[in-house]
Amino acid sequence: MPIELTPSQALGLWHSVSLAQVRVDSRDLTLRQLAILLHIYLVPPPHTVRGLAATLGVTKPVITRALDTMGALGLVDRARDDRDRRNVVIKRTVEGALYLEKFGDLIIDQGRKQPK
Amino acid sequence: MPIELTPSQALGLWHSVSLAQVRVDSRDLTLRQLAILLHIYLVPPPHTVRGLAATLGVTKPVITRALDTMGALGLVDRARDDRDRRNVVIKRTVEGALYLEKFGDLIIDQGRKQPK
DNA sequence: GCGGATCGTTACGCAAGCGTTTCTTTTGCC
DNA sequence: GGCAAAAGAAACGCTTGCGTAACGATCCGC
Repeated sequence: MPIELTPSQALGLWHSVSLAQVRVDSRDLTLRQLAILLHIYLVPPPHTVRGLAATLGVTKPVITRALDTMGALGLVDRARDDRDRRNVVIKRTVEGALYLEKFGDLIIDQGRKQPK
Repeated sequence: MPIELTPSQALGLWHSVSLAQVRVDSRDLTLRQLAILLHIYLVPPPHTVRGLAATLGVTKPVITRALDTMGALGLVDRARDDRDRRNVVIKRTVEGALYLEKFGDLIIDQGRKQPK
């Protein structure tokens, strides 16, 4: 069941969600960081630095830094892969799940409030 | 007609749009910048620095800098208010409208592609 | 076990954003 | 006219993110 949106609905939704998020959250993740976070939580694991870099079309240090930042915020965690110790597997956290749950609620709320 | 979304649809939509936007656009606006841009184009003018700052709950320099950045990208323009020359009115540009139009299309496309 | 390949991190110099504070210009009131 | 108030920009020091390049650790075929 796809989501059918008019142009005005699409941008209106993005507008109110961005606005609400800016007002509510001091953390101010970048678009890249948010994309990474969502990818980690919505796509089945395992996730690696290399895989994320390829998925986003960015370099590996970008992923490392984003994981540093979001790790410090408690939104994600890292652990060495025991089967191939060169790899790092990215792990979800309770706090990260909570963060995205709240964010999802915000989207749903703002969606309901969209006129037209 | 509000937009009714399930949690999985809401986050899924945000995920695919963020991902597509990161891959497509090198400009990488911050969430704040995007919120400002959308506000300028979706809410009836006039827009002032002070008004935007109050709307977003941020300080005035944040708005000034965002306008600097997006002005350099051609997404917005500034002009003195002739009726009160202390004010600056923020003006839309063709390129900015185009940018948001493409962004809206991207949201609609990704919405259609959402499963479930 | 050795050498090349792979993975993630770190180092470097640089650009951009932040909050606070300080102008500069303009207004409006006395 | 004179002066406090208001709007926006600029200055300051700091933090964070960027891309490129170099680096250690680990794997794997031989």
